Amino acid sequence: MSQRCPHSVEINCRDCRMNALCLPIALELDEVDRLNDIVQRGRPLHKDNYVYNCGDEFRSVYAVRSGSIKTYSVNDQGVEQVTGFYLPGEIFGMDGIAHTHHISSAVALETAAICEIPFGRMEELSMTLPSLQRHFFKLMSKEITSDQQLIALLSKNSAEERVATLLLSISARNAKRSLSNVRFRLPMSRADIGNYLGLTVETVSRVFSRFQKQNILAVDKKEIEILDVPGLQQLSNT
Amino acid sequence: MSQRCPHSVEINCRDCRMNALCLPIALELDEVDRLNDIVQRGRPLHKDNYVYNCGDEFRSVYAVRSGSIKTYSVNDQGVEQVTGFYLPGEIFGMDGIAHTHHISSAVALETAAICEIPFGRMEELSMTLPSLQRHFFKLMSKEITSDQQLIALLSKNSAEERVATLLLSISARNAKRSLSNVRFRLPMSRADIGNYLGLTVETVSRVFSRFQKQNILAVDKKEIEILDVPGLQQLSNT
DNA sequence: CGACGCGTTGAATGTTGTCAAACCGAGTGG
DNA sequence: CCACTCGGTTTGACAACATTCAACGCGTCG
Repeated sequence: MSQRCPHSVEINCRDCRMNALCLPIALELDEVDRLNDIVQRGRPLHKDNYVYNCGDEFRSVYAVRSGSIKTYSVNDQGVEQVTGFYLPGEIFGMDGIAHTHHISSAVALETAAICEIPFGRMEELSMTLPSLQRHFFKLMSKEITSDQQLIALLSKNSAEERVATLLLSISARNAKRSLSNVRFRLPMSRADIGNYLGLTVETVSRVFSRFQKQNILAVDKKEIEILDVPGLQQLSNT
Repeated sequence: MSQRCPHSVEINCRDCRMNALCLPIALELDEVDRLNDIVQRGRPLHKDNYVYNCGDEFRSVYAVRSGSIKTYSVNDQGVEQVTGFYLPGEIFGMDGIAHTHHISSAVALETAAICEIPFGRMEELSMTLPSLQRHFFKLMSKEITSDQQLIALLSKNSAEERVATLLLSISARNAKRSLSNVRFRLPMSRADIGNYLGLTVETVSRVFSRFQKQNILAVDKKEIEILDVPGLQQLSNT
């Protein structure tokens, strides 16, 4: 009964296989049910479908149940900046809280199921659930620290170090979800990786090629196998 | 009575000249008093004094009352990354919320007065003051968006664009505090600027020199005069 | 006075970006 | 079935921008 297609709408927070990573992690069972009551689950999104678009009214933050999401913003000159990749169990959309409208866009990199958490109702619930309030403060703080780590990466590290660090990040996040930390499929394109890491597609491609020559990686399109984890950690230099 | 030295300890939120920028902005007068009751004001810090150090137990977030603060983190290799400059009325230290200990350091760039806001008490107060809870969520969200703007800057912009953008940011923040937006003193060193912007000291220095040759800026050590605001905006390219 | 921190400038080097071409697989239509 | 296009990726040659290394100026402080 609780084992369904991961994209299924008919899952609640209590049964969701991501509940050890997602918002419920900080809550008691009865509190999870109260959270579950406000969560909205739409039908799965297909690749390139938007969760929200820059300029949309801000109403909710979102959790990834399955698939993966890319967020990006566009500056005045129309230049896009990918600001994050989100995997199952991760929360996104918190940059909209300070504004009445979204200032970034979120799009599915592949078929994805998303939980929508209406922010106003989450705030109300927080007033009576201290652990939810605290957890949400922590979530936002984590977003800040991960952004600051990306700032340090862009500011101080070479192309190889940036790519190695991203691969290790995805690897670690897969491990948290009980997936392989050495074999996985990158849901995003080379262009997305380059945009996120402040590199051109060509540079990203060259780095992948070099890592293959050094027997650090085996790359087949988007399928990645990390052949030498310590080597990659050394290259990441962080 | 309320007009004292800006570094003075004996100021409350209601009278503080930064209350139109700082936390009180979202609160009613009686709510400001309740906030004021939990705020702790220590004696002024001198240049290079720490507000908190990486590894310290996390207890509070902080507001700048006067002077300026630099935050930075240090990675495993001991490389420092300046993550922000904070001016009067601005809040810092929110990256510690997700952790029990601070993962960055905050240091005074010049003589500075700081308000300490014990986070646990702020959380409690938030449970009864919806506007405070909401405002704090917004503050953290703003920190996220400003970090993401920095990410975009580092990822996509040239040295000249980065320096121009920083100058315009400080200019705009000075204007909010009713100071000149064209003449001001940079509280941080060239090294700090370079570190923050992902550039070497030499590059920062060269950019300042070029801007002077182009009659965009007049620079005398840390004193800056923006001679051509539209020109600088053009150069910032954001 | 000399040492030191900080900032500026110059010359050489190097990593990454730019431009161009080619490849590959998937999908389409003749 | 094959030729075709198209998006995404790879590779090469070259150029550009920022870094590195070095020297020097300037003000402060012991």
